[in-house]
Amino acid sequence: MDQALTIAELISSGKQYYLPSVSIDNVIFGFHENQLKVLLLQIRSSDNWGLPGGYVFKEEEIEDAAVRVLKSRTGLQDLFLQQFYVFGGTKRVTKEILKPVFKAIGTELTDESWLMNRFISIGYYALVEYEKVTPYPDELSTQCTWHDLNNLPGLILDHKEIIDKALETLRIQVNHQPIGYNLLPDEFPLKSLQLIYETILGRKLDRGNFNRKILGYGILEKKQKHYSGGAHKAPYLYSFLKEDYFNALKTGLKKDF
Amino acid sequence: MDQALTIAELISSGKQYYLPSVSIDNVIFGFHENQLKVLLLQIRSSDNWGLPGGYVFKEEEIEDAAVRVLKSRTGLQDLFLQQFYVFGGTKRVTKEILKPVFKAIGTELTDESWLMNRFISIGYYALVEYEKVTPYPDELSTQCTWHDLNNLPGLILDHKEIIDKALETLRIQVNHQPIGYNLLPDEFPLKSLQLIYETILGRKLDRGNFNRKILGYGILEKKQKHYSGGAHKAPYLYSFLKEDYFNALKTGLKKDF
DNA sequence: TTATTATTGTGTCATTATAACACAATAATA
DNA sequence: TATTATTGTGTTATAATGACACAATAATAA
Repeated sequence: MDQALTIAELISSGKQYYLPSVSIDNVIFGFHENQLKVLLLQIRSSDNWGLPGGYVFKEEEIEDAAVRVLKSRTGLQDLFLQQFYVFGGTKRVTKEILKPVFKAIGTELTDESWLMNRFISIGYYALVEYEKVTPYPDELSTQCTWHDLNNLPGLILDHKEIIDKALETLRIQVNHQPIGYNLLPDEFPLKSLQLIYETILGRKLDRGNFNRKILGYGILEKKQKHYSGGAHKAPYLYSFLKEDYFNALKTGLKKDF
Repeated sequence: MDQALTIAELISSGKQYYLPSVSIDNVIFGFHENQLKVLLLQIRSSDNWGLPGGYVFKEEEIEDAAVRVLKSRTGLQDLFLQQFYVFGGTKRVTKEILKPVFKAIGTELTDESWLMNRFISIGYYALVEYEKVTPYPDELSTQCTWHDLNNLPGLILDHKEIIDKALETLRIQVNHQPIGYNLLPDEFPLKSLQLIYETILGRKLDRGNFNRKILGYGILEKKQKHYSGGAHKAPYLYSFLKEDYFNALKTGLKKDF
C-alpha cells in the first residue's frame, strides 16, 4: 500500500519489504459545515468503507510509516499524527473481507498470502483543516470522502471500534491537544471553535461562558469582523497565537485534579 | 519468556510460536513508604535493569499476553493492565545488550536468531498494592525488585523512555483512572492517597483542601481510627466505595474543559 | 424607510471551586 | 504533665462556573 509498490508486488513480495504482523490505521478528523467528519476510503467491489491504513517497512520508524501510508492512500500530508492505541485482536483480518477486494482489482489472494496473517494495528489520529484537503483514493479504493461521525457507513474489520477509541482519546486529552489549531482555518469565529469542543465533549456549552473562558487563556488574537451574509450581527474572527497556545498546552489548558 | 518454554526452546523455536515483530513491556507501579515505585528485573550478567516484558503467541490476544508475560516473569497476577503506548524505534534491540544476557545463562545467541530482529513494543502499565506482591525473578533475571521513581538504576534499551511515558499518561488520565484503588490496601488514611496524587502530579497539594475535595466526590467510606504508634493524633482509615468510584470515573472526577 | 430576525458581544449574579492559612484535638513520648 | 507531630475541621479571599439577560447589529422583509 505504498506508492513504490504495485498491488501485484505487494501481494507477491510484500513479505520481504514489510515488518511482519504490524499495520497502521489512521483516523483523520476534519470539521465542515459545523460537523466533525472522518475521512474514509470505499473498498473496491463493496459497500464497505475503511480507514486509510497500511504496513511498515522493515527499517522504517512507525511514525514515518503512518505519514507515508496516509499520503499514499489519500494524498494528505504535512499533518500532525498522534498515536493513540493498538488494536491487537486475533480475529481482525478475515479472508471474507480481503479476498473480494483483491479480486475486484484483478488479483487472486490465496490463504497462504502473507496478507492473510494476523496483524496488530497501531492507531494514529490527526486533526486537519477541511478546506485545505483534496483527498484522492488509491488503487484499492473507489472513493476517499469525508463522513459525518453521527452517520457512518458500514466499516470493515474493527474500524468502527478504532474510530470510537480515537474520539474517546481526544475527549480525555481535550485540554492537552491543540484541538482547534489544526481543524480550523487561520481565521475563524469563536462559534466554530465552540462547536468543535461541543462535538468532542458530547455536550452543549454556554456561548457566553465559552467565549470568556477561551479568550481568558490568552491564546487567541482578535482580527477583523466577518460579514457572513446572514441576517444578524457579524462576528469577529480570531486566530491562534501559536506560541502561547502550545505553551499553555504543555501543562494543560486546565490543571488536572 | 513463557513458563511453557525453556530458554533454549525460546531461542531455537520461539519463531514458530510467537508473533513476529511484536513484544510487550509492563510498567508496574507500586506505593510503599510514601513513595511511588516501579518493578524492575535485573538482567543476568549485568548491572542493568529492565521492565518485565516478553512476546505474544501467534493466536493470543495482546492483553492476555501482557498478563501472561507479567505472571511468568514476576509472579504477579490479578491486576488491571492498561495499554498506554507503542514504542516502535528501529534501533530498540541491539546485539550488544542481548548477547551477554544469553551468554550468562549458558546459551549462544547468533546474529541470525529471530530474537535479533526488530520488535515494536506495546507498553502496558498497572497500579498494584505493594503489600500484596511477592515478586520473584525468572531465568533471565537475578532480581525482581521495586525501585524508587526518583532513583532509577541503569535501564536497558528504551525502558527509561517507556517508564516516563507511562507516568506522563497516568498524569494526563489522573481524573479518569482508579489511582488509589489498586495502589492502596483496602483501608488507608487520606494522607496516603494524597501522597500518590502528589507523586503523579509532581506537585504538593494542600492537606485540608485535598481531604475536602476527595471526600466530596462521595467515593470513600470512613472506617475506624488507626493508631500508628506515632506521637500524634490518629487518622481515620477510609476505603473506596467501589461502585460509586467507578461510576464517577466514567465521566472523570472533574469535568473536562 | 422601517420592522423583523438571528446572532453577537458583553453584563450580571448566584453558586461552586480553589488556595492559603488557622487552630483546637489528640496519640505517643519525654 | 509538657512536648511533639499530625489530624479534623474552620475561615476567608479569590477565581471559576453555570444560567440567564440584553442591547447592538447585519441582512432581509414589509
